[in-house]
Amino acid sequence: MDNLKLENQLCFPLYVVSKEIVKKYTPYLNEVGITYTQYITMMVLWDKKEINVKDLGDILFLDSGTLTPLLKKLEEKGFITRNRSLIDERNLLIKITDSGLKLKDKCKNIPECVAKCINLDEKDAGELYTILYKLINCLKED
Amino acid sequence: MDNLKLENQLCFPLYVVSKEIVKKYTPYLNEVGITYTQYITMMVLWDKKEINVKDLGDILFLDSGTLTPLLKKLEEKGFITRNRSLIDERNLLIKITDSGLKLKDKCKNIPECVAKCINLDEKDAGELYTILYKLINCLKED
DNA sequence: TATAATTAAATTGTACACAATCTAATTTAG
DNA sequence: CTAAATTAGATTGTGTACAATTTAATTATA
Repeated sequence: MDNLKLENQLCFPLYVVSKEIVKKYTPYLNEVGITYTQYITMMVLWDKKEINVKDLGDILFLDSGTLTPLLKKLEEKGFITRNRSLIDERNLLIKITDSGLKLKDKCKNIPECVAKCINLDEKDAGELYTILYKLINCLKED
Repeated sequence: MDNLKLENQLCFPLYVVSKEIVKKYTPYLNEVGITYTQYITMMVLWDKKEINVKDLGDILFLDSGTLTPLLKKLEEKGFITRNRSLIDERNLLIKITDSGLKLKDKCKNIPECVAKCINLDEKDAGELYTILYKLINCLKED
């Protein structure tokens, strides 16, 4: 068995499916004026309201090189504010604005819309979810 | 159930696992002087020896905006040649060179090295593979 | 307590990734 | 046959993604 054949890789279909599903979000996210990465960032903020860049990066698996410009864009759009912590000025505190909170309502149908054009039964979706989080947890260790 | 919570998404863990596993390849690929996208491109060429940009893009799920600069880099490194087809000059024929063929041997241990640091049992790997290709086939339809 | 080590973001540079547009070659249809 | 439509790549512009480095603030230690 040739382990350098594309069909024998596990990473390649992961890479493809990840990209293609993100692409399915694009038309819906365009309507509300954000990108996929900005969308998952807003998800954290819809949940937590306030967080610093480091903790946000730990949750999203992104570093400051990605987050700094992205957060500046979300600030420009008025969805968040960026301010140094008074307790520890190394920390940049990201806070959701009213406009950012309202954005959640505009996004409420997106997961359903994307799910519709994906055609994955309950069982497979559950298995996929379980395996992916198993992997994430083992990748987090090192 | 809040369908706009990060933990309730299927796309997010896909996106994370895809990125993190690609990152596992990086140190090994650095040793042979290519990137992950260049690596999967070479996989197609190790298999097919010659292909045009369109067909390559169909296999890799990448468009000419990504492939054109990437193929120029692989050409600079001496792993491929790029020449217009004489039959139909719209087609750019990508051919693997001797150096490109030799690269395969240098890469032969990479899949094993990456697999080692991933810790996924046979059963889960099989299930994951099956579900991902099920998804790819349904995504290809539209 | 001054200095070293650590930490959090920002910055720099390289490489995708893709939508949209453009150009040139080939096909198709009237 | 010839103009219109299609096709293949290239280009442009925006937005990640990340390694490596830098800067500034804080903490630890000799």
